[in-house]
Amino acid sequence: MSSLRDVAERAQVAVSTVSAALNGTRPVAAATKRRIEQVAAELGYRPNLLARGLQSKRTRILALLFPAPRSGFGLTEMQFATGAAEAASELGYHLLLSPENADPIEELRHLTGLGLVDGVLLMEVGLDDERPEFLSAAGVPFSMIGRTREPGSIDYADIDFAATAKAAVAHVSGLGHRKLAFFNLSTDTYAAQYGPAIRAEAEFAEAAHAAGIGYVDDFRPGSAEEGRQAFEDLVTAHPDVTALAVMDDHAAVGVIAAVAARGWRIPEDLTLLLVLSSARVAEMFHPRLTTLEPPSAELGRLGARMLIDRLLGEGPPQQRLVPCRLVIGDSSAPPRAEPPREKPPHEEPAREEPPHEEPPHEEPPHEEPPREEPPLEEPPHEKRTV
Amino acid sequence: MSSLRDVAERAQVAVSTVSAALNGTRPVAAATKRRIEQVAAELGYRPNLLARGLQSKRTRILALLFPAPRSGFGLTEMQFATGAAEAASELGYHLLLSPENADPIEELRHLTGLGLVDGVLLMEVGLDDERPEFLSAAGVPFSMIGRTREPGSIDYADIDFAATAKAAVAHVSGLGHRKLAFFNLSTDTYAAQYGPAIRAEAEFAEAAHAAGIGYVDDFRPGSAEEGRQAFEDLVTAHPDVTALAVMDDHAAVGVIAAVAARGWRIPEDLTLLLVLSSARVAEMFHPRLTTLEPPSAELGRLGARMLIDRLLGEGPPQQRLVPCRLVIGDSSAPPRAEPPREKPPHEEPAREEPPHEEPPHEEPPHEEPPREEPPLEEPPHEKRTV
DNA sequence: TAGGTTGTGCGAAACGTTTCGACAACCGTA
DNA sequence: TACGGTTGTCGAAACGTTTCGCACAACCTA
Repeated sequence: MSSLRDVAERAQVAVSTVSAALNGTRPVAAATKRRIEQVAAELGYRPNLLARGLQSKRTRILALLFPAPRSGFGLTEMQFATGAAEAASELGYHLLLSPENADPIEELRHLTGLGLVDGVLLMEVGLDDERPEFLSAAGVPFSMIGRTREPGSIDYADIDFAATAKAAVAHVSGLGHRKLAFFNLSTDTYAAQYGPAIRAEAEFAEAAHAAGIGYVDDFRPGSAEEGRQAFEDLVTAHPDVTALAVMDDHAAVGVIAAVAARGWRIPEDLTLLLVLSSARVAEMFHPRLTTLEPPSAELGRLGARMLIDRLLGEGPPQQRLVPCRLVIGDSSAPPRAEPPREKPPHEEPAREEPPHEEPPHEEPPHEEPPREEPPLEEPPHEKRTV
Repeated sequence: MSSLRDVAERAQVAVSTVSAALNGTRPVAAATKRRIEQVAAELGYRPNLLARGLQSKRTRILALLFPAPRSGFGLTEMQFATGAAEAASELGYHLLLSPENADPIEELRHLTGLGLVDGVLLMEVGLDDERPEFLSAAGVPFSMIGRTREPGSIDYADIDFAATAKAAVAHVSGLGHRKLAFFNLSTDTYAAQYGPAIRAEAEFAEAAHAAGIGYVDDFRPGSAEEGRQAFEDLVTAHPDVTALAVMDDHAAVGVIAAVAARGWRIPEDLTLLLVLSSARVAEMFHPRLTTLEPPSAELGRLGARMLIDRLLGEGPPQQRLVPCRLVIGDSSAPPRAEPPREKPPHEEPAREEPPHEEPPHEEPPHEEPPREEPPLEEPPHEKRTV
């Protein structure tokens, strides 16, 4: 690889002049500058990032700390990384994917001690996360995807749970539903003070209250079986619920099975919303579920961007909230006029082979792309027009 | 941050001695060494990677080139990144996530010119990919996840399509099926010479032939609608097919809908296999599909590991093939004794609202974890025991 | 006792940048 | 003519490592 010196020799100038010419650090005579650029191009000169970083103390490398994939780790979480990498790349930065081991703080201490990264991007931030505090104390610039309970003046990008809940409630109440239930993420996740679990639950309650419709929560199924059970419990305790928002993919599978087991149909007997899951996943369901898709890549982009802003100069903290996108599928419909007849409860249908004669379970896949609603402050009470 | 010089001063030795003591580069008296280590620990000394890299020409940073998410970009592809990052981390390396823009070669030229990375990890390698050639010519160490048509002596880790196909065929023929159909990835993907699309199709044909069972392919549905159509075409042309392997998630959605539309059931009337999709996705289906899950994280790990091996020293090229893992779901069963009665074809059921009375579509979610089959050279003809 | 062999440590150079003070040449002005 | 100011360029130092030749002592061998 050719170096600054090579260029300097060939262009008959000093090394420092080449540096100045190429970086625009200080004025260089137009003719000289042109000559230098010419030679640099000929030689295919590329500045060595290590040497530059060693001298300037700035590497233009960001680290994204990503946790060891927990159970619910899906496409959505991974998209933080791709979004952040893209934004960084566009701004001339690089993104280091840094797996977090058992001791995040030690990991951080190590990573930042290397002098390799200019700043750190945190994801999957818990409400009481200790990493922000450490980084602040260590004087390492950072930003967060998600946020702690009291983010203070730290830069972050997070989901706008209030707007998301409002949009969801507006959607179902616009269809005519009068009572909504909410299935949160698993009990464990909730207990771990995972931000989205806590905030979504609070905001759905608030939004439902504000809209004046009935609301039930306190369900946290983390698996298909728990989802099925939760739905049974729900119907028993609140037979008047006609719309349900579910956070966990697998719980949704259980809900759908339980709905079918009662002889109910989606969306005729139940409007089902998948919250915080990617539309890609929602399309796997039959019928295709209405989704509140998290703006994962966008959050990644924002996180990277605000970190770079911070690196470049001072300024007020940037704190951005982005609502989920409402993607209307085939699981949304007005409620039935009369409450669905409940079939005589059969105890545990799990093991009995169902009768084989089954009428066509029609509804072939759709050809038109799903309608997408842009995030709105005041989402209209839309009707399905498809 | 404290530097080598700080340690040297405090320990009353020369800088070069500290370096030698800490790196073990050359012998240092035991007492001196202990003293130096002591001081280094006290000061919390961390070697500066930039300075080290500048001098030694080795940064211990790997770049993973990941393409702009194409349509079928899912969890599976993302796991290459997490696997690679983990393996790198364990071996003291770092992984740079490098998004590929429109011109991969230019991107590579830029990236490697920076002197920032020791080697490059390629993913989503096409059969006629031009990147390996460029990297070879440029003298940049690299390895591949996936492989070109003629990988020569390049390190790679890829799916063992032969073993995977064999396992799939053994599974269905072990259940008693006599004719298998194969739905590939979309026509576009196939036309783009995407390795998995080409290789899987070839190997399924080979495996079916070797096992002496009937086989049909030449279907490449890339969406739910295309999946539905492909299934209709299949049944029309080959009514004796009782088992179907599908590569594309969305196509599988269409197939399932089409099966239901005919009044057939899975697995009683059709055994359905999802190939190269994650078990996480397969669980979203109802019934839960039998899956051949690609060893994505493992491939990422291997790719990183062999690249690091290459960096460390010469040696024969490492070329590893890892079969998919057979995860048996609820979509596998022996074929019916008599071929399923075909219902009178109704033209386009898409728009007609199906009759509302529907018997329970039972089969609640399962509590026991799915059985997993380790990759086998000679998979036994297993029966479902669940 | 001289000469070689270890064992141990030192100092300087080098990696490729950026930064900064010095300086030569030239301008206009007093 | 002399002088302060401007413009363009240079050389050297610095960033924190690694590497390498060399010095010096202590020890062994002939």
